[in-house]
Amino acid sequence: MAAKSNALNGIPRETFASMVGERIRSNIIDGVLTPGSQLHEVELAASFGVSRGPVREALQRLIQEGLLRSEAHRGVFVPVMSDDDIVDIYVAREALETAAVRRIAGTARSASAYKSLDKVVRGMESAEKAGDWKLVASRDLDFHTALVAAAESTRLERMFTTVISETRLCLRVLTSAPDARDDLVQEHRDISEMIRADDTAGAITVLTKHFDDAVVTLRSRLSADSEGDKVG
Amino acid sequence: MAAKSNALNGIPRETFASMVGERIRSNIIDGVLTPGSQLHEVELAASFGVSRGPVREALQRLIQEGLLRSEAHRGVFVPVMSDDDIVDIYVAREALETAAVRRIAGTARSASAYKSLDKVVRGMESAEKAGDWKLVASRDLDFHTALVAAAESTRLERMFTTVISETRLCLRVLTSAPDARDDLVQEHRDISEMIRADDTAGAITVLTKHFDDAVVTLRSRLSADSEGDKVG
DNA sequence: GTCGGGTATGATGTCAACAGTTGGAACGCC
DNA sequence: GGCGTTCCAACTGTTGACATCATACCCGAC
Repeated sequence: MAAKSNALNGIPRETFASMVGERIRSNIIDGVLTPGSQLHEVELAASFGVSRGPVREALQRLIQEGLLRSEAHRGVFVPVMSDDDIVDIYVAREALETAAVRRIAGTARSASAYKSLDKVVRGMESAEKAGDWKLVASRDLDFHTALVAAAESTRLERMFTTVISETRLCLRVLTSAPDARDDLVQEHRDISEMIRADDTAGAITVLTKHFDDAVVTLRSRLSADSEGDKVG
Repeated sequence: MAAKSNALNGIPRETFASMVGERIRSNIIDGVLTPGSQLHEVELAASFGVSRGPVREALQRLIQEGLLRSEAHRGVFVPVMSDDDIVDIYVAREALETAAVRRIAGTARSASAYKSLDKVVRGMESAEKAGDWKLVASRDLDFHTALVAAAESTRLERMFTTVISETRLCLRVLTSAPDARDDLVQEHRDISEMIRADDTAGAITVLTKHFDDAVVTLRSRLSADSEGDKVG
């Protein structure tokens, strides 16, 4: 059939469901869909120019990823992250990432791991110099993604994909103010170098501290945010 | 209302999709669906007496859990676990469970954790005395499930649910021979007691060793199995 | 006898319509 | 005027049919 110009176009080399899912995920992470808001299947289907089938499938996937919450016969909603959720997300990340470090350091993987991590850290450093805090935050997540990827564990990576999405969801609620923590980039550099030196314990220590700081920052920011303005 | 005796019955308090999913999951774990076999949507739909929609949704969920593998326009299959998969599953479990221990030991959670763990261990011990190795294996998984549950982390638990299912899938391929490792129950007892004593490091050490042993056992069994008889 | 193309088949991917349930609003009763 | 009931509207859950794609088989040419 003739492809519509703007929306999901033409030949489904990738399936409609996956396209829609990716699109919705972006909308959630980018904050187009605010926490607490409901997603209507028919509405989404219409806006994407597809049927409810693929939309439903996409929603199902995102629900299982934790990016959406479903109430039976009610609808699906963008979850509102509580303080407990934030802590929990970072508990999960700590579990996954420290495991990744243990699997990398002292093995044949450490060399290539350092290579990819170093690249990301350099990106962070240049972004920091440019004062582009949004890019720094983005590279931050890239770093941790690269870290887990370097562990070369299918399941570690699969699990991490979901929690990093949730992390993005957390970060999105924050106003894009300049990051309070000026040692953030340095910490990533440290972790990277410790992995190069096969200093497993050191890397894990820094990583753990890194997460603890992040939780503290996030929580204070969140509470300040919820006092300042109310939900739309 | 009157419930139909055997099949998916009556009022959809739970949705058809979730029922079908649970049923299929059981069939996979219990070995009714052998690794490598294909699942046909229409076939399943007919056997459950529902349409393809719910079946599709259920399959989608199980695919994302890693209990099924999907090939585009080909079909969905029960995955055959390779050696690498087994190692990977235990890497993931180690990540999750050591994190759980870290979160339990030395906190207010340790008391109630010990309580539930002790109960499971007692069950293991009595099963061992009775020589019921199948029950021992089942209690084994219960122990680790209880361990993660005691950590009271939604995400840790969510991730663990999928990986423990995969573990069951691994164990299912093994013939139900008596377990070679006679110190298995004792190890669980040790872990339980160490958590009671808030000995985090000790518990993690034993846990890690426990996993390493399991991998070795599984791998040797698997290779012996694949040499012995071929796939049905 | 072997290789290549074309077709047939059976699967998934997608669609539009139907049924059941939930939440709320209007209405009537106490 | 407050409260319970009933009706309505909108949404999800489900269905059966249609479109598309990949594989496998068959037939003809070399």
